[in-house]
Amino acid sequence: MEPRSHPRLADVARSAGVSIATASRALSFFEPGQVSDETRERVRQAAVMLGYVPHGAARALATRQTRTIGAVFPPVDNPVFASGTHALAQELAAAGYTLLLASHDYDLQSELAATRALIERGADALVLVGLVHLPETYAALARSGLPYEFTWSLDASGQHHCVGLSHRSASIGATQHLLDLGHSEIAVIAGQTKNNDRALERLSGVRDALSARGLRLPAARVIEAPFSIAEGRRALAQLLEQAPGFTAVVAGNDLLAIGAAVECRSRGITVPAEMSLVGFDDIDLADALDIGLTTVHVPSAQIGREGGRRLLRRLRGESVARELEVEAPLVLRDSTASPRGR
Amino acid sequence: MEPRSHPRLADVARSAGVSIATASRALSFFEPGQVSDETRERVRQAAVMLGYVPHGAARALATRQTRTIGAVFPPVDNPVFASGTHALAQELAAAGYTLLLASHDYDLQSELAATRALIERGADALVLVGLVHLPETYAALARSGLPYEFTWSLDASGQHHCVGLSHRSASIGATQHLLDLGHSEIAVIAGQTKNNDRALERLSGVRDALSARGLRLPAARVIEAPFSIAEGRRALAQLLEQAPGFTAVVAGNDLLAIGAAVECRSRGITVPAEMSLVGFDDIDLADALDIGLTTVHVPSAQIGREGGRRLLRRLRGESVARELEVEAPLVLRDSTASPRGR
DNA sequence: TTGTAGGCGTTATCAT
DNA sequence: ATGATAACGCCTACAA
Repeated sequence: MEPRSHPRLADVARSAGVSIATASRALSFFEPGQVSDETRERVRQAAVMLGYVPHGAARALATRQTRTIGAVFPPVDNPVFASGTHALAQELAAAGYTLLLASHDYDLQSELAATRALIERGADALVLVGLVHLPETYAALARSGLPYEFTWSLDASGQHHCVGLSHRSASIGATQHLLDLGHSEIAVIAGQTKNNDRALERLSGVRDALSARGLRLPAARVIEAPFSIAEGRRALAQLLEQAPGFTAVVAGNDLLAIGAAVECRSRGITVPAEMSLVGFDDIDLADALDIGLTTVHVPSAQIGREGGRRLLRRLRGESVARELEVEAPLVLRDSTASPRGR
Repeated sequence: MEPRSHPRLADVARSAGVSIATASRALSFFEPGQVSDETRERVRQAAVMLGYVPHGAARALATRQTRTIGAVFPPVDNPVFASGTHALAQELAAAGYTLLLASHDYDLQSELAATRALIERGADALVLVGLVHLPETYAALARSGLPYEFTWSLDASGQHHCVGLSHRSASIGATQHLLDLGHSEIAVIAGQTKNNDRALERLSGVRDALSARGLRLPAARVIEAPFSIAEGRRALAQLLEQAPGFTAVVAGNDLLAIGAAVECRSRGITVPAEMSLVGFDDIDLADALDIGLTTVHVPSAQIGREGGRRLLRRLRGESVARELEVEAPLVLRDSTASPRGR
């Protein structure tokens, strides 16, 4: 007695006593699709009656679009990408699009595989993070002919659409803040710079700011660590051991900075009196702890939202500026102060 | 000179001098697909030569599967769901599947819409969180005929496939820990229980544990708040104002507990000497702060991973136990102790 | 306004 | 082992 399989458009059409074409037009969400109100109503009724669910693949094959947007992200359990993902998904949903998500662990090869997978899956457009990708990834993107958007970073070459910020400039600003406070002995807990332009720019920003004032950054004063609180603790401990004497730390992101803060506390080093700390990202946590973290505010939700919005516009054929630079101001809280004795 | 559009299988076949059928078999990833090694190689060469990319929609239409799995999640910027999402995506990618992700803000109506969208998009299976859903959502799931999995919670009715834990039992355990330490005046900062069985169970677990020892939980000692550190601070402040005298707090999750801890510190209330705190989830942060948070360890990555793995197995036709209960032990750290004067 | 019919790119069945 | 060819379910000129 049960229907052999799911009802299809032909069933709806038959049940409503119209042709398949008319049924299609009546159900088409967009387009008034010239159909008399009465017919449309009849078709709709038949559709719900039968529990009709359009077959996405068939539709995609015919229209050559899936109403799906692919995102290839670094670990989405990083708070920054988590909020970007959420914002992106929300933005897309509001426009009737769905997110095809692939996340990798900062591995360019997996990123390429994921990118290809999303293209094959028929994503109408793609979002990637940063500008460091394999040549094959760039090639795949180009061959696909799909609109794509790079996020978080800006494209110095001006060739690609992107929404993000200059991590270097922001980092310079943060470092200058420390210099202005009177610090000259500065250490860096950088994120891993391999395959990560954000981390790399942030690190070189510190160098630039220092050398602009005639200061150098000794190798022993720099440690690269995976982005996590635990690693931040470890890194600070190691810095203290291998190159003590610094009065301030610039961290590659807030997790690392918070880890450093925790380590300071456990060692009885008071922040900011004895140690100033600057983070990056401004995750919720930065403002939630008792000692507010001075950090560069990176509007990750906005980046996700705008990335989606820009892509959606381009899909509609509207023109969009190639680059959108978001504001990333330094937020002064309680973790920075002049070094002791000044 | 440029090819009119993307090369398709027919182009590859022609270029390799074989029929479309043979080309298809040669490129088929699975299945030895009886093709002579030599032919296969020739076809493959032609494919890369032309930059052939299979058309997912066409394939999906023919095979009736998209190799895509849909997930409808609460805010993925919640650390718990972020790590679940990441683990799920990784698990799927390893099997050649891709994640179709929709996230909502604890809104059942959006959840329904998202669920329908994913079904229409052709997801081969679905993952949802918890068991509180609209009847229409359950109906859509059933009609779709797709395998689906509920996560984080367990299904008391035993009707649905699920992987998760009993939040009630875990909460009872956490509360008993406080009672065993000698606390009798306990307050609760619950997550919002509306449309959230996890939050609700956690709250009622506290009640159950208390009443098992003949204690009651006054309404003034309970506050519901959105899951965030800031809200945790606020909630503790409010509890202190409206119903002081408690010596311990059970929080609906770690963010709320950490917020409470921060508020304590800023008020000079020492933890755990003057106030014991118990969280839920065991996010990274719980173990990273100087005062380690005693909390229920919820293995969110494992839940995501197993959810995916179970679905994948079912898609392969293997049989899978209807329910998988994951371990959620109480992790004792530094935020709980006997109340003063005991 | 409605119907007819061709096409979208693959896979799968059935011969050969 | 390889080749025709019929689905797969929907959209969309084009015709009526």
